[in-house]
Amino acid sequence: MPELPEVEVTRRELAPALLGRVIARVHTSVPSYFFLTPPRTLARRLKGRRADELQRHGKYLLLGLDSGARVLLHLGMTGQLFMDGASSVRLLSSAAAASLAPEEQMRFTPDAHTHVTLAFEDGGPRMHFRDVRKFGKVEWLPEGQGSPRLDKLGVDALLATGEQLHASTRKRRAPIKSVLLDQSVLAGVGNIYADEALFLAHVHPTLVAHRVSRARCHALVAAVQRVMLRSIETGGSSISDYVRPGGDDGGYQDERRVYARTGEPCPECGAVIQRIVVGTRGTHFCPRCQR
DNA sequence: CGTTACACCTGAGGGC
DNA sequence: TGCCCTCAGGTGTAAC
Repeated sequence: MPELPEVEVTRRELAPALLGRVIARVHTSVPSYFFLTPPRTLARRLKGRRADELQRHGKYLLLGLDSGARVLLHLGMTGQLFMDGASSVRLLSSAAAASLAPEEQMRFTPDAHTHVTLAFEDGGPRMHFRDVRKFGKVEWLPEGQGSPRLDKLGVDALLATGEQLHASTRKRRAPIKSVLLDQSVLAGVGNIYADEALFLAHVHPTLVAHRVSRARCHALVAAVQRVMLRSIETGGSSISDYVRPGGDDGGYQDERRVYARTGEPCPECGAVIQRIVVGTRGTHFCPRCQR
């Protein structure tokens, strides 16, 4: 699920709930390829560390610790990072939830899909990382060590320029949509925002990348940034699994123009939104607006 | 090097 | 109700 906007909303909401706190206990699920660092090793190294910063690169989060080590986090398709009390936010009015003392707030009960739970020395709300499909990732990065995964990333989509996209597309004959999804070109673009940006820029998803003009590349990057900034404002897209760290749903799913709207009328021209497959990904577009 | 196909894993929803 | 199929917001790898 989560693309750049959902990861950024997660970062912004998780940081104030996490930073400055010292980890007292770590609970994990069993080993799986979700754990790039084995769970017991991860738990041992995290214990006693203070969370000092939370950064984002593309769809990755990096939790910086007082020792200088970092934890790499990726939400995959169904990852959820949230704090204790999150379910009460859904069930109670925010006023009622705010009036509860910390020890009265509902505590989440970790299930088989909860792979990491951090408890803190202050006894306050714990942090949970759930991921049903386990496409997400957790990795311990020792002090001073980089990560091949991070090194492969291109410029963050929010910081990219049209010139950079234009340069990256010159030798590519793949569909422009596939290049937008390539994390070594624009880090953070996923299936929803690729479809939405192509629609806003009026570019057909299967257009061969090196045939996209400089002006179209500029329009595409502007469209990517416009939809992502608006999505961040509304809390991201909650289509099936994504929840914010406080337990609320995002709001951008209500503003989608084409993604998962097959058969519905185009919001600009009324033509029927089509679904095709581009590079194995479901792709939604308006056959009249995007040529 | 670029491109494509597929594997990884679980669950929801549709058709019969 | 049950079974079988397709689909899902991502990414790493192998093979051409």
